[in-house]
Amino acid sequence: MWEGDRPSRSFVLLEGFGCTYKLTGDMPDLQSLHLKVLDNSLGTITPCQVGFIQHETLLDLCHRQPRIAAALWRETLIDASIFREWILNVGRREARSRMAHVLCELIVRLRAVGLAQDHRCKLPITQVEMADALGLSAVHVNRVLQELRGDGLIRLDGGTLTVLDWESLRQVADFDPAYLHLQRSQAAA
Amino acid sequence: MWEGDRPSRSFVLLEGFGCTYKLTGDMPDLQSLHLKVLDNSLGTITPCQVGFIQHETLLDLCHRQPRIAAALWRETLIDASIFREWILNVGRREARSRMAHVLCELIVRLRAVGLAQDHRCKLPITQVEMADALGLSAVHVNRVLQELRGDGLIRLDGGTLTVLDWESLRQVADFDPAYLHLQRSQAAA
DNA sequence: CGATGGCTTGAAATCTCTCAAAGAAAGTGG
DNA sequence: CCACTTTCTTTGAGAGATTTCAAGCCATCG
Repeated sequence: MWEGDRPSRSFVLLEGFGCTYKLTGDMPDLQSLHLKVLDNSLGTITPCQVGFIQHETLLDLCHRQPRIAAALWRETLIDASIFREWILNVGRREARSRMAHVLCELIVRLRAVGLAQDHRCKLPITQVEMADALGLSAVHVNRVLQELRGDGLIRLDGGTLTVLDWESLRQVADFDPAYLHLQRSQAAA
Repeated sequence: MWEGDRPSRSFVLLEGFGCTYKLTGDMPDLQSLHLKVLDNSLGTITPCQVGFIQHETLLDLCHRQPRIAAALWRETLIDASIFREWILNVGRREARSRMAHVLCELIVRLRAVGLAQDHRCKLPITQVEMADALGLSAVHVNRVLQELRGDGLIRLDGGTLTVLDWESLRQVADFDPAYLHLQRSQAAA
C-alpha cells in the first residue's frame, strides 16, 4: 500500500513485523477509515499475515457498538501519543539514547502482548532498517549497537535481542512507558 | 496542564498560539477523552482564549451525532498524520530543510483557516521556542534563519513571517501538504 | 539608568555522515 | 558439500553538520 492510495478497507496485522514501525497485533491503518488518501506507505519487514475488513462493515460495527468505536478511537489516540514520543526521541536524543529508547519500547510493547519473555525478544530487522527507522546512517547504528553491547546493556545475536541490564538501558534511553498507555497489568517491566 | 494529569474535560483553542505546536482553532487534547492520563504537557505561546467541554457532554454528543464523532475521530487521525510527518522532518531532514518545512506547514495551515493572507502570517515565537520545536539549538536556528533570509526565501520582522519565494521554500523543505489532509478548497497554496 | 530578554557572532568541541573497503553470514545452484 | 553471489556487518578516516560556550549588541521595561 502506497502513499496516495485510496483504500476501501482496513486491515489488521495478525502475524509478523510490519513497517511504519508497527508490531504484530496492531491495526496500522485505521487512518484509512476516515481519511480518503493514504499519506504513508506500509510495508513488511518479515512475511506477514494480515486480515482485511471492508470500511462499510467496520463503520457499521462502530455505529452499533459504541464500545468498539471508542476502543478503536482510543487506539488512534495512542498511536498519536507514540508518534509524539518518537518526535521527541528522534529530534532531541542523541543516537545512543535514541537506539536505547526504541529497544525499550520494543521490549515493553512485545511483553504487553505476550511476545517477549523476560527481557528478550525477536528482532528480525537489519541494521539498515533500524537506521532508517531512527533517522541515522547504517554505519552509525552499527557503532552505537557495539557501544551498547560493549557496555553490557544488550546482547544481539541471530535476530534475537536480549536486554542484559534493563535498568541501565532504561536510563540511557530516558524511557518512561507512560506514553504507551498500557494497562497496569501489561505495563510491568 | 501537565503530564500525568487526569483531566475530566477537553478544551478548544479559540484564539492564540498554543504549545505542542498547536494552532488557533485546534482541539489539542481529544486525547484526554479516551486516555486517562495526559502524556504530554500543554502550554501557550501567546495569551490564549480557550473553551472547555466536559467529557460526559462530549461523549454524549458523539453518541447521538455519529457525524460529530466521525469528524473528531478524523481530527485525531490527522493529528497522527502530522506527527508522522514531523518524525520524518525532525529525523531525516537537516536543519535548513527542517526549518523551511515548519514554515511551509505554518503558512498552509493558517491559510486553511483564513489566518494568513498571501504568504504572510503572524509568527509570535521566539527563536528559542523554535529551536525547541525543531530539536535544534537556538544558535543554529538563528543561523539557519539568516540563511533563509539571505537567500531571499523569507522575511521575518516584528513577529511577522513573509514568504518571499514560496516555490523555492517548498523545494528546500521538500514540502507536500498531503499529510495535512485539507479539503481541496483549503489546500490552495 | 540598569536589568532583562532576545538576537547575533565566533571558535572550538562533538556528533554523525559519507565513502570506501573488507570480513561474516546466509542463500543458491551445481 | 562446495563454489558463488548476495546481503549484512564491521572498520577506518576525513568531511560536514550541529552544539556548546562565551561574549556582544539592541531593544524594551521598570
